[in-house]
Amino acid sequence: MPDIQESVCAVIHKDIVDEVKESIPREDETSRLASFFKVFGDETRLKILWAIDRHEMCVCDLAALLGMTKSAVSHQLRLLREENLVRTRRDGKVIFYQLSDSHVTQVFEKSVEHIEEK
Amino acid sequence: MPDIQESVCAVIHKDIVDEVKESIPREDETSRLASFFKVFGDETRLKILWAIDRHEMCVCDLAALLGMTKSAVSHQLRLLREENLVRTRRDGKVIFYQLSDSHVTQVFEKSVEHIEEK
DNA sequence: CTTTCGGTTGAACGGTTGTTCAAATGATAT
DNA sequence: ATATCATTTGAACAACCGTTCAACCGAAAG
Repeated sequence: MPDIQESVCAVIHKDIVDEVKESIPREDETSRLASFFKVFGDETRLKILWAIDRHEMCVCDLAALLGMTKSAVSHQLRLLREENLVRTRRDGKVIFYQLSDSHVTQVFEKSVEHIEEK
Repeated sequence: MPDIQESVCAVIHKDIVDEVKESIPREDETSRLASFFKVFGDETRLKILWAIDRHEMCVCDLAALLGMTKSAVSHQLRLLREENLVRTRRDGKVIFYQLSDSHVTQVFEKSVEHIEEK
């Protein structure tokens, strides 16, 4: 008989699965949460967030700080904007970026704690 | 004259760049932080973490819960293991997965706060 | 109005990532 | 010892991601 690998597999502990299924968040909530974290999962964006947490900065200065092109920085800033993590302020020709709220810093702190602990 | 786009661009506010450059974390720290967040930036892994936060679970049950193959789940669990987010316990033939510490939950909470606030 | 220039955008490219499929482990139960 | 079966693994493939390049946009300065 051929060894058929079932695609969804047999449940071993039905009681546990049922119990957990009750409390799992709705699809759109896990989806939004995943997009939120996805933004942090890149070194460039992490550095940008860290930098503008210290001081509001423009694209040119961020590019100089990180040793990247303005274009690359701008592409990343767009993602941060879409995720509502940053807000902007114009002064003459220059646009300054800053964090939109303090949750970002708090999420950072908890994560650093976890990593330090190892 | 041809319009040459310089690759690193002119600094506009040298004082700010220098100040921020002082406090930016070391390369390896941002790197570890990014890998940590990268793990959360996927809906499947997020659901797995959420599930085993409620109750320790085996691969088969997780696969059934999420409607995925055991293989797919196992691949993701490997990433969670590498990031020290989960630990295992064997009972007979079955291996139960559970969260390795409570920081994970705390990071979740802060993020949900940010998202709810919108 | 025209020029300047910081910032944005879109296409294109390598590289990475998540899932599937098939095969292999390896601890347990017989 | 052998068979069973939960779990792991590796290769392959499509989808996605980050950077570069070139062109464009638009507010402000002249």
